[in-house]
Amino acid sequence: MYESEFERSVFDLRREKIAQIEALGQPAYPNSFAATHTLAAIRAAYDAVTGEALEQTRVQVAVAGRIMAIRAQGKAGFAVLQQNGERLQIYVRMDAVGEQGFQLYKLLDMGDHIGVAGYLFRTRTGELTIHADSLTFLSKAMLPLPEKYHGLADVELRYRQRYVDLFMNADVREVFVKRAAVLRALRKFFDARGYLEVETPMMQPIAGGAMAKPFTTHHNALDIDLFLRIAPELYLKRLVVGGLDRVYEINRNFRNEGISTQHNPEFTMLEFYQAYANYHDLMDLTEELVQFVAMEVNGTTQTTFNDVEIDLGKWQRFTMREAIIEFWPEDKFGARPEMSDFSSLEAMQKLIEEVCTMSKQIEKSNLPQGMKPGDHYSVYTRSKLDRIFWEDIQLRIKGEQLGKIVAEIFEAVAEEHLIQPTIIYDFPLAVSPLSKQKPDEPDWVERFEFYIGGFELGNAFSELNDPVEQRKRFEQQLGERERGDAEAHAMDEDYVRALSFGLPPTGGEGIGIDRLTMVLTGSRSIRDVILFPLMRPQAKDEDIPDSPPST
RNA sequence: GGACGCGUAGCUCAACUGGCAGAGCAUUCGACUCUUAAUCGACAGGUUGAAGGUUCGAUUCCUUCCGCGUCCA
Repeated sequence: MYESEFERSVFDLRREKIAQIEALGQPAYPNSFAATHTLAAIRAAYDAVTGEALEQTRVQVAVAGRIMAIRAQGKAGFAVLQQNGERLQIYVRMDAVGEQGFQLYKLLDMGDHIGVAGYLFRTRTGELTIHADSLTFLSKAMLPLPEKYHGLADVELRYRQRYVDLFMNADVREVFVKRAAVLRALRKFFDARGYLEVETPMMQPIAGGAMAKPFTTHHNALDIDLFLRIAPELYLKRLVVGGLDRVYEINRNFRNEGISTQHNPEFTMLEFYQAYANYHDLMDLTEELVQFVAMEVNGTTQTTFNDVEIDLGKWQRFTMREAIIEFWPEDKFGARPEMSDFSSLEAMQKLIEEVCTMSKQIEKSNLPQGMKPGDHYSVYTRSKLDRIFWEDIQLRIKGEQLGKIVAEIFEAVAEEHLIQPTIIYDFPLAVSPLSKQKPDEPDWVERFEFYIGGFELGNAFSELNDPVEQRKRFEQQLGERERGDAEAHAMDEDYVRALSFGLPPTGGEGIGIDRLTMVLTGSRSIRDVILFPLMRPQAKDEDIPDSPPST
């Protein structure tokens, strides 16, 4: 448990202090404290009250809190209490709390919890303060707190010891208060529109509803392997078959993938389904939803992310093909593609060949004299990455479905530019095994994703409800799986059976709650909006032993 | 998984081009009855992430490993 000999010796010293506190007649770990006010209530009621007014009324209060600063001055002293993110100063004088009370004050450390009874006044500098009549010891901090001015800054320590991070850093606390507000706002939004909140299995015999690798676990009594869900989608649509026309679920998904600023292996997803709606209805609903949540949480649709001002009230929409054309960098890749280039493998191949030729040239011309090995942000490295991407595409295009290639090109060309709220719609059929085809373009489906801050926040589509077509799609996915795509969708016979009882035309959508919270709180990393992000366990070098019990 | 960067006292950070490992906060002791990053005085606190190598000498240079971060996959 201890990080060092130093910590162990502090711990031992504080045990001695506890013994001394008990000798003063105070229990070391009392069961409760009867406070009359929270610190927040005092601040709200008296922040605006003058010192003269306080002197006349002599408001008596009893509060509890953690000591975040303590300044002794001979036979008097101050301390700053913190409770639920609010702070209030106390003033302790020996002539007010008595000799025993002051003995206790001198045994207090930063981080200790105490109760204080006294009356409110203002100091010479005007700070609202409790003039203590009595102190009650509540609990001791046995380990030293981080540096009081800079707080806990080391990100690794902050994630590993979130309990310290939370009481040391007020803005961290604020993020998680807002996260709770996001969840509240979402429930308010859907409840008001007649959606039923449901919970579906997190442990599933078939991990479906998304293209991702699952975690595996085992149920002993049934002796079966189960998967932690990668999405609730197929269960929620079963519910719509069952007549729950509007459902939503907010819960954890698990994907066995790498970790990044935008990926945590477990993350919170909102999914909702609405009978008789299609993806156009959901586009409108999405814009409304994001604006509503922003107003509920921040009171404004403006937010700052990565130093960029984002207005969550202003949306743009492109089809995937339009977005590729719109964000195509002519200086790097040559002439923009045309709509017709996306409709045949031959046209696509020709386009890619041209880009390959051009990116090879650019890479050569950028090979600069000043290039250093560590300079991986250089123009050269950038163009090298482009070249590798396009050559890989060129190699694979013959054996690949055109739609998959288009989706990859979209991600490479457009995604990073989608900072302001943007809906990208009409996806290739090849990457959308659960979406309904566009009536006039059967290679494309009625699906959209929305992007804010340069990454994907949500994914929605008109749900495929034809069981025959769905079985065909699953079988195609099995083919992909056999060709080595571990993320291809699995066959789910029972889901096909459910569709066979009739799923009404339905629109469904999933929104990443962690990412939405990132945008609303300006957090650059998903780990900053998850209380306990997954960390590699630390290999413990030899433990520092406890001290032998004192006799 | 790859590239790059970081790792020094409990915390926040220094230490030139390889030359005696330091400061502030916290801790311990002492002074101080309106301080607020309180102040003043004294003490203590280190296997410089780990192991190996180069060198008269390594926090610094090299190799491997561990952890974290950023970007990429």
